[in-house]
Amino acid sequence: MGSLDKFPRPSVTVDLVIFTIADDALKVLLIRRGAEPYKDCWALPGGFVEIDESLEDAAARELQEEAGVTSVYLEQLYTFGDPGRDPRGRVISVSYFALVDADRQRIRAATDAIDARWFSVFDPENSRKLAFDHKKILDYAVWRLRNKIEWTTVGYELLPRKFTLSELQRVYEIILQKPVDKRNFRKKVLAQGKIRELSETRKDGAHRPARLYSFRKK
Amino acid sequence: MGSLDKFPRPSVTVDLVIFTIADDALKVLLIRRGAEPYKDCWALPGGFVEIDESLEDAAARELQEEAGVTSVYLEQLYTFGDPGRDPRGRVISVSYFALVDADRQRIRAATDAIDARWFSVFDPENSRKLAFDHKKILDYAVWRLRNKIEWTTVGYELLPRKFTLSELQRVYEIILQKPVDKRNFRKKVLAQGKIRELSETRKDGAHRPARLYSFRKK
DNA sequence: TATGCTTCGTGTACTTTCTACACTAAGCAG
DNA sequence: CTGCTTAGTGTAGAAAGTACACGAAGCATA
Repeated sequence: MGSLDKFPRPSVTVDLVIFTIADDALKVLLIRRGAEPYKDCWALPGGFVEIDESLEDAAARELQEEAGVTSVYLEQLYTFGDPGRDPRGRVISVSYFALVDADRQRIRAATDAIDARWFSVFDPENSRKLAFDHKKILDYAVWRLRNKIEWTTVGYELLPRKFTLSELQRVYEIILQKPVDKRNFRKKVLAQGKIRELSETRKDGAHRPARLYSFRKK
Repeated sequence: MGSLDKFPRPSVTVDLVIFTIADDALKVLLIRRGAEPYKDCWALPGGFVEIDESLEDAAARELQEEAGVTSVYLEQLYTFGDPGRDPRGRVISVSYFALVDADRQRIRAATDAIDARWFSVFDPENSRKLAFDHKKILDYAVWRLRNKIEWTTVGYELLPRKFTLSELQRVYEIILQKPVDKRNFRKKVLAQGKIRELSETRKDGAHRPARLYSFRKK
């Protein structure tokens, strides 16, 4: 491998912005750092890329280890590599964002003794400083998510397999932080042809039952 | 820096997809590799990230070294890091794409004894195999460029400071590989308000002179 | 100086998409 | 049976996008 040895190598990590919807809000999973630097600060989950695993595999592995979820929507975001972003040395971070649906959002219990919590993204209370440049990464991820749901159908990834149109609309309103017109919304998503009407309805105990839909895969 | 040492580190490179318009075609700059692996194959210009320079700086430096241009449009594309993409070992590549305008597209002469050439992107003749996974990177860059010019104004980055609307239209046609309606195109770009009509015209020697425009910075 | 050639530059009618907006239907509780 | 709450539906106007043809300007040359 001769020629590669001429260059000092940076460390490479993956960092994950894991979103979910809960309590009528967009949430991101953060873990509290147990060691320096930024000890006791909240940070995005992440870790070093193993020498023989792909970046995507590393991201999926961290997702499993830190959030206890598997096979969810996962997409590479951006690579942050300014010297000085980590006081320990040169660390380049390949960031990913993941969407976890309401069904699986149980955080892996604190078996790893990691202190993990979902934080509301838009709660000004939570614009506390994150470790490293993670605030920048999070902001970028939110920007990307907002764009994405306007042009694609990733919104469904945040809902259980069966959902009502009102629930889907609420997801859009939460992410975009603005009200959405009910009739136009339904017209638009149905026209996309990506969701299938089911014969079941959801009776949430009160009022008129809502028809259930499911995402039409592929 | 203790804790970083526990993990073997990959090498990190930046690879550049440098586009320009020349000879009525979209071109990409490739360099012929002088060493193994892929000796004598054509490859995207790129190189290792120095331990104390940012990724963007590394990309700008390579752009200067290999294409001899500076201060052009430069944007991070995607990070490719599959194990095995480089036979020498684990190499993670952060790819960038750059747009070089017609004014500056002189390739730095072969002072570095590098053999560099512009290749037509859509010429099937040139779908020869590139080194490493560079074909994949190039394809992704083309896809991104096509999306980008439809929603933004980066098209101007490929033209000299003063240009005619016909020239701009031709850039779009070349990139999208389809004809564009003249009147609708003019309506659209003028409505964007990003270009300013100049008082000069271009007399290319024959026929009716065309009005010149320039890009309205910021 | 008239004719032909080539590129420049412009407007309108039609279609599609987006936006705003209000009432009836279904089920439950009392 | 009445009242409350959420589900579900259509239409008219505005805006954006698409298709399409001809006169104007300059040059060449007969």
